Amino acid sequence: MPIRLKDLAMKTGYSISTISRALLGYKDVSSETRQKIKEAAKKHDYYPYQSARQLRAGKTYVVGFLIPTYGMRFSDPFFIELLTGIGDGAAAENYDVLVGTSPEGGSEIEAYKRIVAGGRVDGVIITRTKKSDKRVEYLLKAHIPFVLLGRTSDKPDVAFIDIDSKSGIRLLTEHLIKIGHRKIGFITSPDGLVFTQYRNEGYREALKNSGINYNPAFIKAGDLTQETGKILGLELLKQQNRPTAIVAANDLTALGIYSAANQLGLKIGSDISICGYDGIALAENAHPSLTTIQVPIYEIGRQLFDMLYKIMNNRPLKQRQILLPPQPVIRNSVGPPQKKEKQG
Amino acid sequence: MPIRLKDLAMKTGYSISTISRALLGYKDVSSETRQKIKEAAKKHDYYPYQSARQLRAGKTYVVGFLIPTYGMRFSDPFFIELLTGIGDGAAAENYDVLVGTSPEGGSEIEAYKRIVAGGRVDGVIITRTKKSDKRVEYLLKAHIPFVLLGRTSDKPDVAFIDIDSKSGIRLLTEHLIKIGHRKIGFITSPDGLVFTQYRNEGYREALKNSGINYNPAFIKAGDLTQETGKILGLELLKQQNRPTAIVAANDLTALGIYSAANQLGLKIGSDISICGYDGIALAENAHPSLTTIQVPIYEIGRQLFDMLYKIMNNRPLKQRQILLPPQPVIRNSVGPPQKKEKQG
DNA sequence: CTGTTAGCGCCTTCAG
DNA sequence: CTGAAGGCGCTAACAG
Repeated sequence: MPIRLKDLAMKTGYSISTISRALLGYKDVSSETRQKIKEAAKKHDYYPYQSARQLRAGKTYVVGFLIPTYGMRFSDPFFIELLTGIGDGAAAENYDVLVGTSPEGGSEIEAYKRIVAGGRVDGVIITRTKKSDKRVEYLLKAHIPFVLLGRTSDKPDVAFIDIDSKSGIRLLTEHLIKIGHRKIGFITSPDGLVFTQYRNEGYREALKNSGINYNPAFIKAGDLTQETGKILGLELLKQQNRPTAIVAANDLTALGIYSAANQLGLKIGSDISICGYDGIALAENAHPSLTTIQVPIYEIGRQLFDMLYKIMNNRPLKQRQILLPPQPVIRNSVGPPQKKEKQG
Repeated sequence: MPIRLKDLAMKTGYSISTISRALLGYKDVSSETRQKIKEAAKKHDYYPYQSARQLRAGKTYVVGFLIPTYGMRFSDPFFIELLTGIGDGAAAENYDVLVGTSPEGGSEIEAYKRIVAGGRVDGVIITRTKKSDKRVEYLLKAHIPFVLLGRTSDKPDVAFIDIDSKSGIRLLTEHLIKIGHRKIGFITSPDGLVFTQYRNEGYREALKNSGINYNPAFIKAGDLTQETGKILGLELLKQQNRPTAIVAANDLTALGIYSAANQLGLKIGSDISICGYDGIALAENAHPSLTTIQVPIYEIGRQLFDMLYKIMNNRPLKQRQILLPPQPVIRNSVGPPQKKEKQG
């Protein structure tokens, strides 16, 4: 049985409220008693009972984070890194993180309602924003603080952090063009996601700026998983007139393309160039190491919590909307196209 | 502002307690009123306020799960899959999952105390058990329900699920021996972890049964990360008399060895055979696909929650200790040793 | 400087 | 069948 204020009162002889104030560091309790009380608390491993504190304060000191799972075998390491950042940020302020798994689609909002209307959290962190995001609408209506990883189109004022992924994909694509590629494939992300639009634009812009025609046969829409990256990579690379380079919407997809290329006996970095996006640890350690946009995932996690913390506690926020510049990391997965390939 | 019982009372004209009982399905309220009340509740999106419910019930309906992070760039997809399983299991019973990030070592117990003694959770799920696990000791002392993923040596009665990884590693090693390997390296996991001991034993047993000498130069202790797998893989493979096969303590390490092998120009599956352990999605999609022990991670997550749920609610538990048989999956990352290699 | 008191929202006796 | 009342543990306003 954990110790409660009542128990400390018994043991020290002080009243419950004196104990409470002493532990909270109020100045209207003599330093001597405070000392004694704090010692007793430490000795008996006292930790305030959260449910009571929450009820009293009308706050939970918990933030919610729903993992956007696609089916059971969801395993994008991106989210563990992000979660670690969020968790460490939260721990630093004595907050906890409530993690939910929300099946994409129908019951997703229901999961948010349960968490939010049930008063389980003081704020929410949302990822993989959609163009007009039902979750954002709901959270605005519920007047609960939230921050987004990624923008959302129709609500101009919401707090977010995002990477300028339009520029990111454009930079990668431009790099490929610069080193000689003309036939550049693109495996993009699901249609509803906001960043899909940006990444698509970045790709098209790079082509356009270089006067390369947009070839629909070189574009596939994936679901950000490695498995799909492999399947679509095979589709792209088995074409007669196949691309000499492929840009993927995330690293996991890119690693899927690795498998496809390997399976077809194409040497990555020379026969076929491949770029990803995210900069997960696997990207660096892949062979060859993956060219990608290095997203500081852990730091973004911390910063997301930090913004949310300030919003929840009405602290001033320097910037409500942060758009980070993309950081391309050129590694060995890209190289000039093979001479024997016909360009066009 | 979310709706509370008081609000429903105002709107329907019934008293708070009648509303409460109606929503909880008590039979001592007329079906007509119950109907009306339930409709009103649904219409206004009523969800009981957790803090109050928790305080009243002395329960939180929350389970805790601390991710064992090693430094910031922790990103083993194993844990996302596990977390998804736990989360889905919890959601099915209307429980939530509190995820903490615990820096391994000093403050780890402190993190548990905060969660447990602070009454933030009703139960805890522990992974990566250690030989004599301080966390287990604490949780036993605190009388809070918990389940382990992995065994622990000194407490015979605790509830756990584990894979028989001794047999698992033995089977993989035996397979390698069967197809002709004699020089088999092993990159194991950190010393303190319980499963390290089992996996080491499995490796040694396989060698011993085949009369192969244990060669310390073929053994390295890693930390289960890909990065270390690469580093240690290079160490193993750069030796004059290098192994023709390497068994890794987990898939991530094995993928690190992939990088090492690729870097050295060794063809995986012929020049060098590699085995992992866990069966993460990346293993299947790697190139070549990774031979491993397929651990049903998601299902184990669900089952862990299920066991914990039953313990927390004093339901009968069929089995308190579950030791699953290992399921080897032989894929293309292993093959017979090259003839030109000298065996010995 | 310290103790008494009230109340957060919910559930559950107990009265009626 | 329904309403009133108490109390979970904590904090903060108010007395003394």
